[in-house]
This record gives sequence, C-alpha cells and structure tokens, in this order.
Amino acid sequence: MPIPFDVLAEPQRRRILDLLLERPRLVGELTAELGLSQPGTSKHLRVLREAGLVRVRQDAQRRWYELRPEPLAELDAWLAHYRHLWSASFDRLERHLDQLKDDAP
Amino acid sequence: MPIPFDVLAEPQRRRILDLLLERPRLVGELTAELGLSQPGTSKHLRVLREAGLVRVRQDAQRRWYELRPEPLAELDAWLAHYRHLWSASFDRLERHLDQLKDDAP
DNA sequence: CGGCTATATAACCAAGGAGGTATTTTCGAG
DNA sequence: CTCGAAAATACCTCCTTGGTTATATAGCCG
Repeated sequence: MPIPFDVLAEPQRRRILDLLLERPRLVGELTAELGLSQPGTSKHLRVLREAGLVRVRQDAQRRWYELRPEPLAELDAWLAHYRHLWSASFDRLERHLDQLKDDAP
Repeated sequence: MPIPFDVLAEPQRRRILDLLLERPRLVGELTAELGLSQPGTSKHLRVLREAGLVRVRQDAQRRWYELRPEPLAELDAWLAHYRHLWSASFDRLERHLDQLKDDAP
C-alpha cells in the first residue's frame, strides 16, 4: 500500500480524519460537519477507503466510518528519513527506542 | 507556514526532496535525474521554494538547491496526533523523550 | 561587447479531480 | 409491500496543475 500523499492533500479529507480521530461517525454526521453535499462526502470517503485510511462498519442503512491508521504509519516511516535534519537528539532517541523494544516486546 | 500536503503530493517533487536529502544539487543535475524538461524542473523547484521546502544559493549562473526540513517537521507534528494509534509504546516513548530533554537540553 | 551557459518566466494544452444535482440502491418500519 | 431514510453511484462542469515549447534574464569568459 503506497503512502497516500495525494489523498491527504485534500483539506476536507484531512478534516474527516481529524473528526474520525475523536470517534467513528456516520456519513450524515460528517456531511453536516463538513458543510458538503452528501454525495460529496461519500466521494471523499470512497477515496479514503480505497487508500486504506478508513474502514466501514455497516449497521442497517447506517455506515459507521472509523480510522485505519496503517497508511499514516507508513507516512511516518517515510518521514523518518528526514527526521535527523530537525531532531537534534534523534540518534539518542533511536537508541532509546531500541532499548524500549528490548524491554517490552 | 501551513503544512505543504499538496506540494508533497507530487511524485517528482518528492523525488527532488529525496535527491536533495543526499546533497545539494544544481537545476541541471535535477533535470537530468528526473528526466523532465528544464522548465518543468524549475517549476517544481519554485513550488518547493514557496512552500519553504528548499532554499537556493546562487553561485554565478548556477543555483544550488538544498533542503529546508522545517515544513517536514510540521508534518511530523501533525502526525503526532495520530501516532498513538499505531505506536503501542507511544506513552512510554513520550516519557523517555521528556527525560531526554532534561538530560541534555 | 558578443556569445555561451544556466536558469527562470510566459503561454499554452490536456488531464484529473472536487464540487454539484439527479438517480439508484439498500434496508427497516409500519 | 410500500414508504422513507441513509448512503452510494452517475453524470456533468469548472478549475487546477503538470507537462510542453518558446522566450527572456543573468552572469561568465574571450
């Protein structure tokens, strides 16, 4: 699964992720919060779904959308290549991370 | 400076960042590596410059482009809101980070 | 100065995508 | 079995943008 940069480039989609970070939501709720048309919201949700950033749980006619953070973890991994450029204590941090892994796997 | 999601959404621009991660480069070098036209490369560089992701150092007619990681650090900060979703040891990590700060400021 | 090199800007074009309205599908309630 | 609610899909339009070629700008060197 490639990192969904283009999916995240859309502000409304990031707002959806922010909302889903709090709790799962119905399409109708998201539509209201975003101020979009219902089909517009559904279209964004489809893109997010296909990128693996959200999953759906069906409940009668309702669909609960919830976050799937895996692609964001991949984005995080990509960022790691650059992180030493701004994180002065990056090397020490890495060593501590390794140590954490050993402590509690 | 807002997080430049849309700037990063362009694959060629990410390739430029990857190349600049190794070392600063001239426009001509980047053009060759990307297989784009020279104006095409310049246009991407302008976008990256305006997003604060690169800076230029002039040297006669040459322009050396180099990485500016600050916007990526902001992206990292945005990601932090989501990080606990996949990083099981996130809380412990946070404590260790604070400790590091105290150890060596 | 005149020409050469490196880069930027201008003008244009084609494709993609975000938005809307209209329509379809699905499912529960009565 | 019909009606209504919830969400998805179809279709269209407009705007943005990545790519191109042509041209302008800037600075070195003979």
